[in-house]
Amino acid sequence: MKDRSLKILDIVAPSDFDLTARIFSRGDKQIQSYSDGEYSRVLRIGDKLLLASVKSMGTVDAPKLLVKLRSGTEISKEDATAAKKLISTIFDVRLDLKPFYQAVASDKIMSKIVKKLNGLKICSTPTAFEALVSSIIEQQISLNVALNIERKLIKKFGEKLTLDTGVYYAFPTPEKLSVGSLKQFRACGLSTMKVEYIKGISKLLSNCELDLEEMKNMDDGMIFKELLGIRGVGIWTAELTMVRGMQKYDTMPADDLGLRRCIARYYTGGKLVSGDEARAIAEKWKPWRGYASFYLIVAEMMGVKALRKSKSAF
DNA sequence: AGCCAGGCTCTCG
DNA sequence: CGAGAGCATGGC
Repeated sequence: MKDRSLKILDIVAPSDFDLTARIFSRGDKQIQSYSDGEYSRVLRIGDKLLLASVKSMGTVDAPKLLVKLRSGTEISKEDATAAKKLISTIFDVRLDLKPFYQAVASDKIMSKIVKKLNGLKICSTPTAFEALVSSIIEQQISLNVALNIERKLIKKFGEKLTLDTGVYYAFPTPEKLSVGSLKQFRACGLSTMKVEYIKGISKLLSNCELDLEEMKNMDDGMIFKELLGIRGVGIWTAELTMVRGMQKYDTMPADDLGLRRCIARYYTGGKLVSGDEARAIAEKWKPWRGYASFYLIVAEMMGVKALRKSKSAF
């Protein structure tokens, strides 16, 4: 069968697929996108590529997903099972948000936000490698520029899947990136320094000198330390990789300018906080600091109003 | 035009 | 150690 459909039913409620996938609504159709209620991207199963399209068939309290798989070649049952696993990872269907909501119940500001964003999950990348490479690309430059560069990189180095509806690109493998030329990378808009970082990490992975998937099993502190040891990875990049690519949801990129601005908006009446001040405010979100941070960013994006400071006691 | 943007490394004192 | 330079592109 070149086409297969499957359902994902074992999803822990609450889970709002449309709210969660909205983050991809300005994405590239050939890479990863969400429009008209449908998410799609290429999945790599072994050395085979599949285009997966995902739609919600359920509700926030009774979530169900319908996944359609398409490929140029035969899709086996095993392929479908592997694809289901990847989609379940991307949307983190097994994660129970209720403990997070309970943990922030005493924080009035965060309580209001989680009520507005009930069922919102953090999307993970299928591999930690993808999160790490993306985070390096996003260092320092504005997000739009970074996303542009990332798109070019994926189209230049990512394997192509050609279907009757068009051409789609998988995220590049470490093997492919490890042998890219400086010229190819520079054409994507990367700085020479970032090229070295990305090639270096890709070589470590393709030579099996580093296993980011295995690293997920270590405790948070250990992972952080290991990531920091990699050239090109600082505190910000390590934290972002952990929360976006390793499901480490107590980790937050506290030095992140965008996050600090969100914290300022909701917690300090607009006065920009330092990374350390952000960390101090985040103490009360333990062990969900990453999730709380993500909710703040989405709340800001969606225009959730900051709570009015209560009137003075006088 | 020039500065800054969801940082990191390297160098120098 | 702490401070400063340099880096890529694009928006203002």
